[in-house]
Amino acid sequence: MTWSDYDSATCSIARTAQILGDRWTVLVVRDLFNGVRRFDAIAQHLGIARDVLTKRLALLVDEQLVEKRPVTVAGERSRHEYVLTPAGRDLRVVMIALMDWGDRHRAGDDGPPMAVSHRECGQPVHAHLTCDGGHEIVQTTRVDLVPLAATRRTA
Amino acid sequence: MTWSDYDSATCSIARTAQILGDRWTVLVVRDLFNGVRRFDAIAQHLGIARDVLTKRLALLVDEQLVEKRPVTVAGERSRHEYVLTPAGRDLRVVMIALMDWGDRHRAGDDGPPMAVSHRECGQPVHAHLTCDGGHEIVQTTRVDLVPLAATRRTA
DNA sequence: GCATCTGAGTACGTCAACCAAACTCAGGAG
DNA sequence: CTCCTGAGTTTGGTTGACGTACTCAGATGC
Repeated sequence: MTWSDYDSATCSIARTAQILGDRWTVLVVRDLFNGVRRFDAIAQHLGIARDVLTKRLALLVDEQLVEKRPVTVAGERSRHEYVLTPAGRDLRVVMIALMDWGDRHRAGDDGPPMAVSHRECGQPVHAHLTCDGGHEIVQTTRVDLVPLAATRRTA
Repeated sequence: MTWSDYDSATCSIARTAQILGDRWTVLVVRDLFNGVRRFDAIAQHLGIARDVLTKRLALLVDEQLVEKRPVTVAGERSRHEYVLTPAGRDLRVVMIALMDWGDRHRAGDDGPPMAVSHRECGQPVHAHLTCDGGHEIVQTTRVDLVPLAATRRTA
């Protein structure tokens, strides 16, 4: 029984990609992480078409990565803002892994444009792999794929 | 100077999303990680339209994440296979971060469908964040965004 | 009271991307 | 000499993205 015998969709990578697998969605989530909360602010910053942003935000709300909540500032009319839910914030590892890869392989001559730093100690933050045995998993470390649930392909 | 003053595209997340920000591309890379190397095998496993797969593979080769190499097995006619380059293999952290998120938030009643385990000790492998000061960055840990290069938005 | 402004979308026409299925082409096999 | 298979390419229809214009509701100004 090889990997090919498994249904491609029955895979957590596929399920996550189903949601994030779109250039705009990733960027919307990134901006939400960075505190951009209002529709127009996101639209302007990303340069995304407004109807597409509407759809992407609706999808993220639907998938419970984002919460749309009304905001009423005194003296201003009520609006709403978009905030990451805990599940959305849990994508931080993914975001930083994407950023690390871009830093390593797509940084221009200027080097990485930004860094993320731990507020307490100021040191840069990176994503990496370890196993539960406490070993660091580097590029050359071999890993295996282990089937867990009944994920046989039905076809 | 806030995050919004930075050009959205001048960001390693945006640059990486430019390549991976597509449902199929992520799945193609996943299958390549899992040893599926031939065009038809990928096409069948993913259920992707063949012309789309052609384009995706061309893009990955173009971006130097994948190498297309001819293979000649004795007694068989020559074909080619697609293999990840070092840059492509460096996406392992991203893939496992995606998988971890799916496991935590999109696993069905059966639980996670698969696990990745360290070959040497058999323990499961996960992606996580640490800072260079050696601190573990968990969900509640606060981090800051630090601009590095000259990334002012020109507009 | 009426016109204006702004934030947050919706509507619309065009143009590219996706999809499935059919077609091509080359090298072995029978 | 024909069939089969791997690896695409072509084709035609449908969906989605893009940009622009329009809408609507509530505060603001006169």
